[in-house]
Amino acid sequence: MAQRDPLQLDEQLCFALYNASRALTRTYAPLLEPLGLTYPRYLVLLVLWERDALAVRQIGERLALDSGTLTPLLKRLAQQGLVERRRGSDDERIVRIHLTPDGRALRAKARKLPFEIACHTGYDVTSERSMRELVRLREELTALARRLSAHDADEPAA
Amino acid sequence: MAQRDPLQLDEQLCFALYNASRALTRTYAPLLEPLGLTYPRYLVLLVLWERDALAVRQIGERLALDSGTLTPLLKRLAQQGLVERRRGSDDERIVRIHLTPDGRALRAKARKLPFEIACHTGYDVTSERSMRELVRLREELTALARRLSAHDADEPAA
DNA sequence: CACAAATTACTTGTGCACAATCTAATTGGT
DNA sequence: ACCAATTAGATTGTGCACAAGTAATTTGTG
Repeated sequence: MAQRDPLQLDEQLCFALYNASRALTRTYAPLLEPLGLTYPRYLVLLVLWERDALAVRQIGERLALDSGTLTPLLKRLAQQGLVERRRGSDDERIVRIHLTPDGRALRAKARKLPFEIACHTGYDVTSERSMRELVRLREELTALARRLSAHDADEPAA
Repeated sequence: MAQRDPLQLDEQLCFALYNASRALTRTYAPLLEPLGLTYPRYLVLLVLWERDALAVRQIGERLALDSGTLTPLLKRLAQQGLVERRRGSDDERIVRIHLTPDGRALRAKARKLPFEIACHTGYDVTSERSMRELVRLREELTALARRLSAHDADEPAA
């Protein structure tokens, strides 16, 4: 029972989360490589495929990333010819990110990715029970992230 | 029902995981700062507090980090006076990482951390049900990471 | 209108992650 | 004993993350 030390690595949610997240990103890497994408760039495209011509700020809100991360990342996507960066004509501060035809076309190639990944994760796409488990885990993580962000935002004032 | 696109950001386990992991790391940062630690350095100390004088390789196995990440990180920990790096006398290739008295002493200051974090995550340390949920989530993530690593390790051969 | 405050993105600097490569030490087979 | 293969760790280079600070633009207020 000396094992129940809260400072034990295996007791910690943080490490389980950190480790699983990196493991999943590593799984994505070789599948994204043929598309010329890294995992964060893939996330940006997911956002833009849902809604095009977003401001840097809006992409950042969606992914919880600041401009310090996004600016260079978006420049690389632009250099790859997948997006275009255009200053807003109405508000000169805003840079809107537009998908190019190539960027839009890449979506077709990305379609099979979620299923390939599901396979790697060991979730069975044909099993309703397995899919419910996956959804449950996803929702639990989303809720956790929301609680953490809310708490962090409040704390400094309190 | 057009919402059920698998490429929808909110449908993806990967983003939920990636986002929650970064949110938790961000939560740790201000709590670790008074101890002079970053989150990855804290993880290394967790490992060493369990078992001292490990080789770089062993720490790497525990945290799923390679020497490219660990070597500079351990040098910084050494510069902070928290660990010492000693070449093995039997096998000159091995570098064993030893905690200094300062490094060992830091453990006392870290004791309250898991509880402060638990508070931020919204889990109630006094509720048995809440604690069971946390353990369940942790175990699910650990199992997921294991499945991903195993799958990735096999794939190239298959 | 003037002008302080807020907003948007960019820049700079640090510290991970990780692939790829390298060097040195050790091991195993012959 | 010899040498190819293996192993441990360090190095190099790229790409995130994120804090902190800057510059340009817009908004709000007297």
